[in-house]
Amino acid sequence: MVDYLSKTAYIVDTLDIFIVIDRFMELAFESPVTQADRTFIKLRNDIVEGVIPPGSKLSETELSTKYDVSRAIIREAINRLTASHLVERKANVGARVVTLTPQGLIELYQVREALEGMAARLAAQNMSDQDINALQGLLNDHFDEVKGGESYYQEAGDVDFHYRIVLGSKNTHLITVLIDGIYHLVRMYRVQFGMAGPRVTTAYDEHRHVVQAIANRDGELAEMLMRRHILYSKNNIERKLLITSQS
Amino acid sequence: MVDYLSKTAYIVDTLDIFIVIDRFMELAFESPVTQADRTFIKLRNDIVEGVIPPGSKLSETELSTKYDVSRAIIREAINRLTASHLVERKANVGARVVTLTPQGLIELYQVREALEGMAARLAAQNMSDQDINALQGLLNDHFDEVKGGESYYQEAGDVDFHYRIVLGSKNTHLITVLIDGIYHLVRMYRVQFGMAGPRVTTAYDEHRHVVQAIANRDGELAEMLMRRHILYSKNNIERKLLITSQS
DNA sequence: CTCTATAAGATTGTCGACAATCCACCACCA
DNA sequence: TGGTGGTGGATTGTCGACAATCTTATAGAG
Repeated sequence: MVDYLSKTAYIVDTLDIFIVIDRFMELAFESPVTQADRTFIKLRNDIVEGVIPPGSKLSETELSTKYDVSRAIIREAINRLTASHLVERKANVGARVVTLTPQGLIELYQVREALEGMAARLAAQNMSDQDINALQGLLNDHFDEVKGGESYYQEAGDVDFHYRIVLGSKNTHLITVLIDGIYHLVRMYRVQFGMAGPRVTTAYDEHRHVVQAIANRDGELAEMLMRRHILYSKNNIERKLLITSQS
Repeated sequence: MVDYLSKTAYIVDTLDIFIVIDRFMELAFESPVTQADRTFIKLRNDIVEGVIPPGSKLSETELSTKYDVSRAIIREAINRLTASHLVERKANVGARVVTLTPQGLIELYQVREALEGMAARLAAQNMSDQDINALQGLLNDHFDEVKGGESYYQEAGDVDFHYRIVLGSKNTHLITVLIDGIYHLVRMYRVQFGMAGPRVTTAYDEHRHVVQAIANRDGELAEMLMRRHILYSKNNIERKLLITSQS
C-alpha cells in the first residue's frame, strides 16, 4: 500500500474522497474528541450566538446541569473561553460573558489590521501557486454570486477569504490567535450588533486586489491592501453603529 | 475619607507609598490568588528557564507530587500553558513542552513586528503626556547605563521599554496577546538559545527614535520605526543562530 | 522473521464530595 | 439614620477515586 502519510500532511479517507489536510489547516478544523471539547464548543456557540447574552453570569453548577456534564468539564470549558477573551473570570467570584462596547470592537479591528496585514504579506511569500489558484477560483465564484444579486457574500465568502489568507501565512501563532481567538469575538459582535450588512461590491473589489498582489508575490502591497480593506470595514461598521444608536 | 477609587484606577497602599495602577497595568501584573495561579506561574517559569527542557513530557501525576498539589490543579495549569503556546496537549495522550526551532523564532518575531508596530502607532495616539515623559526618563536612565559601560540593558531595560509601549496602546487584546502569550515564548527562546547578547547601542538609538515619534504624536512613523527595530532584532538573532550552529 | 491481535499497565478524562472564600443580609451601635 | 461587624447561604476552589483511552509488551499466525 502506498504511504500517503508524511510529517506535514495526512489523509482523511471519507466516502472514497481523499482530502489532503496540511498541518496548518488542522489549526482551523477543531475536531472535538473529549467531552470537554464538545462542551466548550457548544458553550462558545451559545455565547457567540447570543443564547447566553453578554454580561451573563456563568454559574458552574447551573451550567453543569444544563449541559448535563460534571462541574469539572464546565470549569475547563470556561477556562478555555477565558483564554479566548469571550468570558472574564474573577477568582472566587465567578465568570461572566464579556460585555461588548463600540470601543472594544474598534480595538478588535486594530488587532485584525495588524495581524491580517502581516498574514497577507506572509501569504504572498508562502502560499503555493496551487493555493493561489484556488483562491482566485473562490473569488470567481463570489463574482458570479455578486453579479447574480445574491449578497450573502459577507457571511460565508468573506470568512472563507480571510481564513485562506491567514492559513496561507503558514505562521502558527498568527493563525491560532486569529482563528480561535479573535474571529469568534468578531462574529459575536456581528451577531449582537446585528450587522450582516451589504458593503458587498466594494469589499469584493478589495479582495480581488489583495489576491492580485499575492499572486504577484508582492508582500508589501498585499499587506497595505489588506490593512486598508480591514480599515474600511471598521469605518463602515462604525458608521452603522452611529446610525443604529441614533434611531 | 477621600475616595481614591474609581472605575479606571485604584490605589495600592504599601509602605506609605501610593501607586496608581490603571486597568491596563493590571494586565501586566498577574496577582496569583488561588493555588492554581501560583502553580501555573511556577510551572511556566520552570519551562521558560529550561528547568523542564523543551520536548519534555508533562505527566500530571508526576507533577502533582513534585509541586505538591492535586492533579486537578496541575491540569488547569497545563491548560493555561497550552493557551500560552508553551506546551502542546493531545487528547488522551498528554502534554509536552514545545520544541523550539529557528523557524518558530522567526514566526514569533513576525507576529511581534505586526503587533508591536500597531502598539507603537496606538501609543502615539493614546499615551498621556505624563506617560511619555516617564518613558523618556526611562531612556535617559538607560543612556547613563550604556555610557557607563553596563550593558545589562537588553534584559531589563529592553523589556521595560517594550512593555511600556505595549501598555501605552491601551488596547486590551494587543496587551494580553503579547504579554501573557508571546513574551514568555520569546524569553524561553532567549534562555534556551543563550542570547543575552549585546546590540546595546544601536538598540538604544532605535528606542530613542521610537519614543521621539510617539512624543511627536506621529503614529505612522512610530509604527515604522518599531517594526524596523524588531526586524533588526530578528536579523541579529538569526545571525547569531547561524554562528552558533556553525561552531 | 515480520506483522497482527490481544492483554496488561499506565495515563488521561470525568465525577461527586469536601473545604475555602465571597456576598448579601441583618442585628447592633454611635 | 448611617455605618460597622458578624452570620448564613451560596458559589468557587481543591481533592481523591473511578472510568475511559492509549501505549507497550507479548504471543501467535502467516
